[in-house]
Amino acid sequence: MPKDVQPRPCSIADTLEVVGERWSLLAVRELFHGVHRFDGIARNTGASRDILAARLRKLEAAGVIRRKLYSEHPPRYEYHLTQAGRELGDVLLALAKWGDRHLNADDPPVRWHHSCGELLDPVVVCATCGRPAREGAHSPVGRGAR
Amino acid sequence: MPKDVQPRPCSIADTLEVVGERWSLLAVRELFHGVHRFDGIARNTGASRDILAARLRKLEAAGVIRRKLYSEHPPRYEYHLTQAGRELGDVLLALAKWGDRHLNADDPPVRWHHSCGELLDPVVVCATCGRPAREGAHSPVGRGAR
DNA sequence: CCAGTAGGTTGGAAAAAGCAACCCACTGCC
DNA sequence: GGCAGTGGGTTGCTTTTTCCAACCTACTGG
Repeated sequence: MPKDVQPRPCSIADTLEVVGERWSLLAVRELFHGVHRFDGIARNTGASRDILAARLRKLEAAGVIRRKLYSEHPPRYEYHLTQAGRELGDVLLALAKWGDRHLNADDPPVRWHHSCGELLDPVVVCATCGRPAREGAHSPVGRGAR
Repeated sequence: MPKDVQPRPCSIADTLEVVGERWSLLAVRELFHGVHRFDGIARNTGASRDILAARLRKLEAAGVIRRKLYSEHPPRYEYHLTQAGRELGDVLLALAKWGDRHLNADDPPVRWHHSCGELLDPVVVCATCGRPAREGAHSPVGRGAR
């Protein structure tokens, strides 16, 4: 960081410090797909094993995932999402929807069934009024608004 | 990529190829905040100028932003979001909400007013039934589901 | 004339990523 | 018993990125 700049305080930046490195969100994606073991995550993401090991350590330290021993001698672990990790699902849904619309419009690679019986089409809405969040957002407030 | 692996086809991965590098989403964030010029984006994100220039080129090539000439001699540009870029707002809202909850629970740095009059609390819901998207999602389908 | 603003580019150093190879402790399998 | 295979890494070395400071050009204002 150049010494004279003071970046905007921002939860987006803070979140990206935790999960914004390459492979981190793809590892989380695999946990949502039910792949809980190192080799499977490595295969399905394409991450090299050393980098993946580092990312899993960092996600664990950040409280996004938890290791569970499923074999002693030799110690073997499965990786599971914490509650905080599960809440990253909203980020993944937003990323997936954008890619489905703008990069894979002809053939979305993955869709999810929703409990209502339909294929899930995730939308971000205002919890108060239920209308689309983005179009109605205006006037930022707080120490990061300037 | 190790030669024998075939990563999961996935719009999340594809989207991250476009906007997943460091600083890219923060630059987009600044455009949402109404900061459209190079120096402002550099200051508010903390990105170094060479990297920021490269990121803006890439975002432009990907159709996320558009440059607008506002001065000839010397040529000077403002950066503006395209429609595709505006749709990344949902990703930013999801990232911001996660950070507000898990990293800045005591003092969220930025909130947005919503057109309904309340402070925006963005939630991701199923477009069909209106219920939370994440909890109800199950059974992935498509060539990326395995 | 001089400082400041705007939008970069260049050079060199430091950090991160990538990949193959190795390692250890098992579990079958013949 | 021997030998391959699986799971979960770590090590060593090379290639990419990133970072930062410094520089450059073309104006504008005082």
